[in-house]
Amino acid sequence: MATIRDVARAAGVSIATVSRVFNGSSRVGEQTASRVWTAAGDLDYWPNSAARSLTTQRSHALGVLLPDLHGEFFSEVIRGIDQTARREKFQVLISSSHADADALVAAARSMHGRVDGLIIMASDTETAGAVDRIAPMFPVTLLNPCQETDSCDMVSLANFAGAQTVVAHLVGLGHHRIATVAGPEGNIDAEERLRGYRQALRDAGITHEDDQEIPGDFTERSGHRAALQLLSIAPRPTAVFAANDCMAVGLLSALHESGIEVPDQIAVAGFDDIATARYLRPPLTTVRVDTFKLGQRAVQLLLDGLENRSPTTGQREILPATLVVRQSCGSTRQREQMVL
Amino acid sequence: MATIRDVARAAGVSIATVSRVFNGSSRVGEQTASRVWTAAGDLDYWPNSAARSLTTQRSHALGVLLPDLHGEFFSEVIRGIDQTARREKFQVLISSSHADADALVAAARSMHGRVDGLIIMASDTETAGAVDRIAPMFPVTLLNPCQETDSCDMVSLANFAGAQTVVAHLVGLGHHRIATVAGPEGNIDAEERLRGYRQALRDAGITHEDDQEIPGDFTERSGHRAALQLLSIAPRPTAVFAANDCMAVGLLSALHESGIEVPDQIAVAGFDDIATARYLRPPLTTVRVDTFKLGQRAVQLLLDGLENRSPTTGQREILPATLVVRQSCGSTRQREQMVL
DNA sequence: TTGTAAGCGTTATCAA
DNA sequence: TTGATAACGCTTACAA
Repeated sequence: MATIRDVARAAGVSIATVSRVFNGSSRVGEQTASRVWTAAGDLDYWPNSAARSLTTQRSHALGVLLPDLHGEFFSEVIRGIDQTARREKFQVLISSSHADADALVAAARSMHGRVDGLIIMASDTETAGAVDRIAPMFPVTLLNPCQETDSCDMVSLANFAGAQTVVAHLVGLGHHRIATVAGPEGNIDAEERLRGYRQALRDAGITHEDDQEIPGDFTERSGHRAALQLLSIAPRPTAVFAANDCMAVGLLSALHESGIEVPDQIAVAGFDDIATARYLRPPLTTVRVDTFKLGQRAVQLLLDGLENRSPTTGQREILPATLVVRQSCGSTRQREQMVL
Repeated sequence: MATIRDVARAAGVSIATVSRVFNGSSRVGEQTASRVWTAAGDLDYWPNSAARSLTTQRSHALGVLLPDLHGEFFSEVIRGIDQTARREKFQVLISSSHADADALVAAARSMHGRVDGLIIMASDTETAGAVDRIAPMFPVTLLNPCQETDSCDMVSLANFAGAQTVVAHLVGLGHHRIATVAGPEGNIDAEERLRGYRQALRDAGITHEDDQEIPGDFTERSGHRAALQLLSIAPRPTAVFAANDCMAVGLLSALHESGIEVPDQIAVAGFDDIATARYLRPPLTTVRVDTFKLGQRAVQLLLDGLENRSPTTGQREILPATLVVRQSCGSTRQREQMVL
């Protein structure tokens, strides 16, 4: 590809002038500029980003470190990040599946010179310490962080409050024996949702039983498997809160296979409000969180910091979770008529 | 952050030596190397990628241009790309939602100096020409291309064959009146699947009726809406092929709302085999395509080209589609007992 | 085995 | 309004 030197030669100007034209400097003659533009057009020239980054010490790119890319959740986060970044003329470098803290730090380090800042989602508590090693090297914004830090801004979802709300909703419908299918251990979202579940029970004066907390890993499959365990609890719970919608999908499927009617014999609630939630049978009562916005806010917070247009750093932002009532939990009347 | 010069000074060596150590050159003394490592460790040094790219003319990064990031399909493609790239020590720069061909070319251009090659998915026929303008500037691998080009390798899914297979399956079950819910116009996947549908009908000697091709846009919502139109066709189709699983989800939901039993009154088939497909009610007969592998092969093809380890260029690879029979299309017996 | 120095393609600081 | 020229941080001949 042509370099700035080729263009300068073709246009009969110095490389400084070409640079000025491409950076929209006003201090350049009109005809000179147009000569440069045509020369550049003819040669199909475009500035080399690496060279530009080197001199300006700015890359106009941001890195995204994620634990995983599986499923709708990450997909939406990335979409929010990409769209917001592109609006701000920033490019996006992604990297996922870091085995441990060291790998995470290595991934961050390898982006040195390529990105102006980092958005990190380190949900697993194991990788928690990594952030403290990364933050000194880059401006960082944390997504759904599992620990408080002053070294960077963070934005998260109201996992605790959302879970609390939906379980309170179940309580409100008259349920007392409420089970949950939990997410993977060590995952902060999962843990917060479990905490919210427990809190809601406590608030209702219900003692929480260990056997009512069924393990899961956020997959449909684990939700499906959880049904067996759920049905073996005696006395059988009248409601179950799945820590995410995917598991609720598996759960609904397995309950149907077992001939259990939802919500007539058991109420089911989820979390996330994925696109298919409203089309399930029955349509799923769940908690809506704006995952797209999570990515969007992360970018905005990071760029605010970069451009020094933010008032302070160490901000903590929590995006709201709202209860979406559909039919999978039934009504109070249904609860009363429930065949136990 | 510390530079190579700082490390050199701290270790009492020249910058060339530091560079050699970091690049694993064998021509460096053992104790010298360890002095460099400790100095680098103390200063928390890591090479600046921009500078490195500039001198080596290689970035060890690849760009990914996608039309969209919405949904499981893209999410899986990216996962395949990311995972394969990381194994090959390449970084991934993503960029999506390009309005038109010019925007696509601009996005590619803006990656100059940042990436060694590009993976492009330009499903919309409108952006087709863009690839010919990009290919001269970068090594390119095309995903699901809508046009043949010799200028780059391409890998795609067997959309046509897959659709043909699943519709033939419906024919085999005894269906004659088979409708389809199509994907968005201009989308190559959608068009290929529609073509496969038509071919299967033709192969079976069934004249295809225009009103049996219901428009959709790959969303659950459009599938839900399509049900209305489907049920208004007279005589009513006994089977329907949704061009993707998301639309099948909406379709199943709407049919249930209308009191239509699946597969007793109408058979439903989808395409993609998304994670929830097997947990739907009834479990969805669909076509499985390996979207993860699509991304994976794209990276491998691109890197093969870059490292000159590929035999030829202009390769055309098509990943197979396999029929996954579940319960949403019923059996021949069910077909025979169908209440029409 | 190690060091010196010339680039890589830009931007930015001077002068003119 | 323009043009030389020195960085930017690194790799890599070439010398020692």
